[in-house]
Amino acid sequence: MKRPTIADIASRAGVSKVAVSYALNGQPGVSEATRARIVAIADEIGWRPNSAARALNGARANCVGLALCRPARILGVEPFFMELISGIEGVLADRSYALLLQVVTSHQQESEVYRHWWGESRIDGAFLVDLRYADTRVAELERLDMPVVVIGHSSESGSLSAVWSDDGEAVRETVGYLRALGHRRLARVAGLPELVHTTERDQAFAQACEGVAEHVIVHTDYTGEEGARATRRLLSSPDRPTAIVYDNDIMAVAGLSVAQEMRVEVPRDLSIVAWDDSPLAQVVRPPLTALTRDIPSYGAHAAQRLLALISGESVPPYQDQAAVLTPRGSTGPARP
Amino acid sequence: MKRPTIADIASRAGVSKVAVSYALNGQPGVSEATRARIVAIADEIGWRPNSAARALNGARANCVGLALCRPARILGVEPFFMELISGIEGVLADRSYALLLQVVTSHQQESEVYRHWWGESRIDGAFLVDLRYADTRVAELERLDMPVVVIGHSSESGSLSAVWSDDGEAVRETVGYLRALGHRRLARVAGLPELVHTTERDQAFAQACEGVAEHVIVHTDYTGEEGARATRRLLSSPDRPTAIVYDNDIMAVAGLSVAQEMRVEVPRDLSIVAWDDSPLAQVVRPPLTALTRDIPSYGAHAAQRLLALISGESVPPYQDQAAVLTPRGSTGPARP
DNA sequence: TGGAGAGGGTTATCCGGTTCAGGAGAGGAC
DNA sequence: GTCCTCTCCTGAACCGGATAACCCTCTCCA
Repeated sequence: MKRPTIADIASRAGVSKVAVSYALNGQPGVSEATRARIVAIADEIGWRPNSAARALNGARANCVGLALCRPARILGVEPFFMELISGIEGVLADRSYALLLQVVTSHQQESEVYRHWWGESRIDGAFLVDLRYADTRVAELERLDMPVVVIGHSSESGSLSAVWSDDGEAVRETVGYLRALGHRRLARVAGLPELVHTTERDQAFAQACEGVAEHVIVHTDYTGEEGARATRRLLSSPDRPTAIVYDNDIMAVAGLSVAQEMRVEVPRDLSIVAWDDSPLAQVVRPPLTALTRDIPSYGAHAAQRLLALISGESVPPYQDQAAVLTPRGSTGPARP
Repeated sequence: MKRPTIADIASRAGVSKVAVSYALNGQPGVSEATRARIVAIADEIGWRPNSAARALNGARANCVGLALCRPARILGVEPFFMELISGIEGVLADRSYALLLQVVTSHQQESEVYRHWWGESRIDGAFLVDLRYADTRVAELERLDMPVVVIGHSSESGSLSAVWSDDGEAVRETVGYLRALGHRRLARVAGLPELVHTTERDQAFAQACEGVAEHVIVHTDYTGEEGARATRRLLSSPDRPTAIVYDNDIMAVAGLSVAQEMRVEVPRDLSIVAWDDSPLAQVVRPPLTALTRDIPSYGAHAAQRLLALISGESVPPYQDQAAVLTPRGSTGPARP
């Protein structure tokens, strides 16, 4: 039993394929009576448009792509991407757009996947995440002439539209807060140094500490293991920091454990701040002071802009809200 | 600048479209010299097959679907799905299959999404997750006659292929382990009662405790909040349990915090076991004894079977490895 | 020398829609 | 009665490939 086509409907209704096409697409060219009859028949036999046939006539794919270049295991651990995706999905679902997802292992493969999808008319546009400096993917995507929204700083997105947030502002707020608590030796356990936002935060951190506090920055791969190792090293140094700012909650939680292991009491001897809030950050003891941002809505904004791009509108770079500091039990006054 | 088609290649090479089609698909009917020339031209102008045109001729979509019916926020918190997806992706990527993902808000919408995707030839098959008793989606998908792999117990998957793991076995191992440690009052903080695997675990738990230990089961929605609330209630009861088994790591971590808040020392006064291991479970103090399973490989097995189904093979239900107990610091002997 | 067979192409047609250029018939204005 | 316009509908072409069927040329062998 094969799937019904408009030809089937046409023969049942005793009209031509064209009349059926017009009727089902709400176009003028058929009387209301005929249209109603055709729609009724289509409903009855369960007709659905064949997207392939439509696409062949240059229609939209109603689908956007996202290739993620991260070790698969990290995805399960870091809630960021899943939250981002859920935000994106929220917007797409409203417009009946689907998300085509593929996990890849290299940037080159990522560019390739996008080329394929676009070349095969599978997607109408795509997101680019984990922006790096001198990112080769930007040039490749520009060449494709495909609608793309970069989720990352607009200074590195070339001619592609960007949705980004001012991480510098959040860093300054955090450093200001810690200074007000009397902290004068700060550390930052950062993520991958090649990512644009890492460097941005690094610079803002260094600048905010300039002249008012000693500071040190350690780079990691975002895993709890490296977060723990970095913490251990920092806390063993002779002039150990009195406050540490972590680039994600996983590392912050790991750092907290290390501190407790080393009998460094939080927040009495050490204050801890996590970038990205999560139920997890709230659930450990003491609950973590965190830089809260609404990741799903970040994704939603990116999705809205991508859909706008696809419908031909021009989209200026959009600066999303900066993360805001949510003080909790893991931060307190520095001991004199 | 429009996308090149085989007609463009044909005119450049001075042959017919058909010759190009044969050449590019590795079919006989063209000389090796011509084939090489055609392939070179295709490469040079960056030709990619238009998937719509191929689909119109009954070709595969090279894509499988997954509709997730969960509040978007949960997805970010629960690593299970992201790990499952990463495992699925691993297999799909090898065969150049993509994953079409959509988050929906109801089961009805979920069935609808599958109907659309299938009706529009966007997918060659799909996964069904979060299986429930008397699940209406099973009947709907059976009616579609689409290749489907159910990730859940085969007893409830009707005529659809299932990939599942024996949770009962893991429950029995856990209860046995706790009994050996001297625990005689056990509690289980379970997930959504309407899910098949929840009931399966419930029954195994009750049965394993039968006659050898008192037991109580509380159902939650998997969130840390409900896990904390359940723990508070359990620990306040006059004959409080000496060991609690949680249905995910989020709730276990929340439960651990509550215990510490209530001055119930873990593992001296209370042993805690988490279903599903994660960096998180290892990072809290004490690290959580957990039921470890390889979720990515679970997803990979499901994906392999779906691809087999799609290529027309028949796929018997597949029972994946049961979770195994990984003892850590959160469990210890019961106090006499 | 005629004919079979293989190699290397070609032409025609189809997939399921969309779109364009008409055409038949009704109704109105002059 | 003629001409024009408007409504409603149709045939044909097209999108980019796949496929069936056929055709020409060359080789080889009886």
